[in-house]
Amino acid sequence: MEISSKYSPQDTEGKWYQHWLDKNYFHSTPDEREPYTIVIPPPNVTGVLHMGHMLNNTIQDVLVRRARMQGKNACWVPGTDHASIATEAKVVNRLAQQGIKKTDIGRDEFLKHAWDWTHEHGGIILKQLRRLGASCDWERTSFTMDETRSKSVIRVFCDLYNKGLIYRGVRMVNWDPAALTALSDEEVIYKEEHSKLFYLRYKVEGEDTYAIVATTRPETIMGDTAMCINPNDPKNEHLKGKKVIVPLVGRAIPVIEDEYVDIEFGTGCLKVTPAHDVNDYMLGEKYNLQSINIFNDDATISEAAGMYVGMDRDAVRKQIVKDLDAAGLLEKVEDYNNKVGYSERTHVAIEPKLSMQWFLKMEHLAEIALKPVLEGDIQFYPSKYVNLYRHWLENIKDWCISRQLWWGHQIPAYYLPEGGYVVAETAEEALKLAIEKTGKELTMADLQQESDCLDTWFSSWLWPLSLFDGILNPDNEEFKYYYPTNDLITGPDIIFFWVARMIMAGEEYQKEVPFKKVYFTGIVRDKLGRKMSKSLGNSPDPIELIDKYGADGVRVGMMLTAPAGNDLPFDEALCEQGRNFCNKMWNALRLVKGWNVDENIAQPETAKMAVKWFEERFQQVLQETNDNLDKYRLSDALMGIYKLVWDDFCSWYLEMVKAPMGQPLDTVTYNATVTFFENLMKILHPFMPFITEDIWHLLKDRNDGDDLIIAQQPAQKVVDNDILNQFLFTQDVINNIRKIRAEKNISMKESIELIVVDKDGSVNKEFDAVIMKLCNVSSVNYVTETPQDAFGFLVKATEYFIPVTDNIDTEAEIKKLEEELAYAQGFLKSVEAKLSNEKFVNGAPAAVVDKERKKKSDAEAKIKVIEQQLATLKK
RNA sequence: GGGAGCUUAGCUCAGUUGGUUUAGAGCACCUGCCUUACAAGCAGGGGGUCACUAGUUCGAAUCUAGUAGUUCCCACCA
Repeated sequence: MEISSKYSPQDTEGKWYQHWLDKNYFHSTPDEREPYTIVIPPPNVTGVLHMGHMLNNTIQDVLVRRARMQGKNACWVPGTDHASIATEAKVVNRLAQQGIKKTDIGRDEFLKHAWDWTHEHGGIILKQLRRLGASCDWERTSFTMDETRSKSVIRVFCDLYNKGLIYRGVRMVNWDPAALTALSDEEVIYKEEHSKLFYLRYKVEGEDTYAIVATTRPETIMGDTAMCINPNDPKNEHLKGKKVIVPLVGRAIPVIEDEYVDIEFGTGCLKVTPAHDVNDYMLGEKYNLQSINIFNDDATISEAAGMYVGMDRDAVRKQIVKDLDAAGLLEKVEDYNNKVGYSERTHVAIEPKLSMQWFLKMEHLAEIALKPVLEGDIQFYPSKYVNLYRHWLENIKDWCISRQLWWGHQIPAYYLPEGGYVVAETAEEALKLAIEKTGKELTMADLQQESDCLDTWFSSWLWPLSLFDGILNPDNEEFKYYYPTNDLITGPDIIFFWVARMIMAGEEYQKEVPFKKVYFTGIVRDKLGRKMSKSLGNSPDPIELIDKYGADGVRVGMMLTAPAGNDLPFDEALCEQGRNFCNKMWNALRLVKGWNVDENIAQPETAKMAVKWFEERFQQVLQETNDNLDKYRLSDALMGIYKLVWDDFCSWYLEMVKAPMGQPLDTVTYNATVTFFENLMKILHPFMPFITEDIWHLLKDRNDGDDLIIAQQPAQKVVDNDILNQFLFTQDVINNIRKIRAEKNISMKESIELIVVDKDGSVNKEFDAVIMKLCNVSSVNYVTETPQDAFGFLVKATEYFIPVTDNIDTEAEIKKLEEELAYAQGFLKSVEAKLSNEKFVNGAPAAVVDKERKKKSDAEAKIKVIEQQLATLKK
C-alpha cells in the first residue's frame, strides 16, 4: 500500500465523521449501562464559532468520548440559546436598513422576522462543531425557544409566581438605552474611565453666596430636586435650612442633610437627582423628594427637562458645560477617574432608570444553591471558584427578569381592564382566573398580556432540566436516567449568570443537583494577553485553523496548554505542534505497514526485550493518564500520551524492534507492535478522534462495526517496576554512548566496542542486545579492571568504556572526570551534613533517613570509581 | 474601598500532606545530521539564587508574616 509521507486531515476527517453519524454512535437512549451526560452550554443561535467555543467543546468531547470508551452510555446534548437582546438587536438593525421600525409592524410581524432570521442564520455554529469532531447526540438538538423549552419556562414562571417568589414593582434598574430594555445587575460591566469632575455653582437663595457641587454628570442638573450635605460637616453649616438655585435651570431646591454624604469628597455638597442615580433615588425616597425624569428611553433629553430637549446625553454634557461656563456658573474642572457601567451586549453606558419590572426573589434560591457546593455534592475545578460562588450568593439581590423586548418568552401575566393582573400558563386559564378574581363576565379581548419577555437566562437556567423534559414531565424515563448530569464545562465568566442559577433551578425543581462537577475553562487570550474579541479582530477563525492544521491538530493545540481555570494564551504554534504530532504517528504507521512479516523466523532478543519493556511502560502511562483525567488535568494527560507515543513508542520501541533494512520481521513482534499501536490509539482517541480512527482501520482489516470510537479502553494491570528501572538504566547507557559518539565525532556507521567493568557479576545484561542495536555496538565485553585508552562514563556506579584506536585526549578526560567528581563530592557533602545532624536522624521518618543513607553510599561508590579512573589516567 | 488568586528556564506551565540525588516538561534556542517511517524529522546540548525579605523547621519552590508586581471578582462615593 502506498501511503503519503504527510498525513492529510482533509481526506479523513469528513469521512470518519460521516461514518460515525451513519452508525449512529453519538445517539444515546437509556439502557442498563451507567449514563454519562453533558449538556452543552448553549451558544447563541445566530452566533459563529470562536476560540472560546473551540476550547470548551474540545474539552466536552474529550470527556464524552472517554466515557463512551469506558463502557458508559454517553450522551452529549447540543442546543442553542435564543439570546434575546443580541438577536433582537440584529433583527432591528436589518429592519432599519429597510426603513422599518419594529413598533410600526407590531409584535407578531416582528417575531416572524426574528424567526426568519433565526432560521437563516441559526445553527451554523452547530454545523461548525461537527468539523471539530464533536460527538453530540444531534437527534436531541434543542433550542431555548422550542416548544418543550418554552412551555417549561412558562410553567416555572407561573410556579414561582404562585409560590410568591416573583413580584412586580417600580425599582431603579439598569437601563440599556440602545436595546431599550432593563438589564439584570450581572449584565452590567463596570469600566474605569478617565473623566472630569465638574464643580458647579449653586446660588444660595436670598444670598449673594454660592454652594459648590462636584459632579461627573452636569447634564443631569435639570433633574436636581435637592442638594444634600452631611449634618456633621462644619464647612457647610451655613447651608442648613437654606435653598439653592439650580444653575441655568433657575429652580430653587432645598438643602437636605444626610450622613450618607462624604464630607471629604469634593465640597461636601451633593446634588440629588432621584430619577437618575441609585443613591439619589434612596435619598429621594427617604426625604420624599420630587423625581424628575429628564431622559427619554433612548437617553435623549425629555420634555420634562425643559431644556436641551431631544439632544443626546453626551452632546448635552458638552453643551451644558459651555453654557455653564458662559453663565459664570462653572467653578472649575478636575480630571477624575470613575467607573461607568456598560451594557454587556450593546456596549452603551447604562442609565439608572426608575421603571416597572418583574423580579424574582433570590433569598430562598440562593440558600438552596449554596448548600450543595459548600458540602461538596457539586465540585468545582478549580476549587478556587467556590469562594467566588459563595460570596455572590451571600450578597445576592433580587433578579430583574423582565426585558422590554419581544424576542423571548413573553411573560404570562394578563392585565385586567380594571387594573391588577393574573398569571397563568395559557390565555384560557388566565381568563378563567380573571373571571374568578373579578366576578365579572370577561372575554379574551378584555385581557391584555404583559408585553415584556423574560431574560434569556430565565430559560437557560432550566437547561439541564428542560432538555430531558424534566419540568413538564418529571417522571419520564429519560429524565430519571440522564439527570443529574455529570460534568458541566463552562467559563468562569458565567458562573453567576448560568451555573449558580442552574443549581438553584435543579434544587428547587428536582431537589437534586443538576451536575456533579463543574470544570471552569480559562479565557482564551491572544499572545499579548488580550481577551479575544470580534472588535479587536484578534481571534483567528476556528474553521480556517481546522483547514490549516486539521481538527486533531487544533484540538491538541487547544488542550496542551489549557489547565482548568487558567487563561489560555492562544498561539497558532500549538496547533502546529498538534499537526506535527499527527504526522509523527502517520509515519510510524507507514513504518509498520511497510514491514514484511515472516512467520518462520524467531523473535530476536532485542525485540523480545523491547516488547517486554513497552508493555510495562504503556501500563505505567495508562495509569498516569487515567489519574490525570479523573482529576480533569487534561493537558497533563495529553502530554503524557504525547511523550509515550513520540519518545517511548517511536524513538525507542520502534527503533528497537525494527528489522534491519530489507529483512522481514517475525510474527510475534509484529502482532505485539500492532496491539501496542492499537492501545495507543485507544487512549489518544478522545483527544484526537480522526487520525486515531483512521490509523485504527489502516492497522488491520476490521469487521463492520469494529470502530475505535466504540472500542473499550485498555485494562489497567500491575506495573513491573523492575523492568522499567532496568530500562531507564539502559537508556542512560545508550545516551552516554551517543553523547560520546557526538563529542568524539564517531559516526553511527562505524561500529564500536563496549567494555563494562563488572567486578562481582552484578551488572544486569538483559538489555545488552538493545544497547548493541541502538548504538551500533559490535560487542559488549565484561572485565574486572578499569581499561586504559578508552573513553569512559559512569551510570550509577557502573563503569563503561569505549576503546579507541586514536590517541585519547587525556587532559580532556581528566577534566571531565574532575567535574563529575566535584559534583559527586558536593552532593555527598550535603547528604553527610544531613546525616551528621542528630536532629535529622532522630526527627525525620525512618524511610527518609534510609533514603539519605542510600544516597550517601551511592555517592561514595561513585566517588571511589571516579578517583580510580583519575588515578589510572594520571599514571 | 473590600476580597481572592498568581509570581518556578526565553515562552506556557507541572511540582500531590515540607524530605527519591544540587528543581522538571513541552515549545523555543544552539550544534551536528536529507541515517532507507518521519527535515512537520533524527541525535546531542545550553539555560532557573523557584519575585523579594524575615521567620518556623534537622530540612522550605512547598508552611507563616511582610514587601513588590500582576490578574480577576465584588462594592451606592457623587
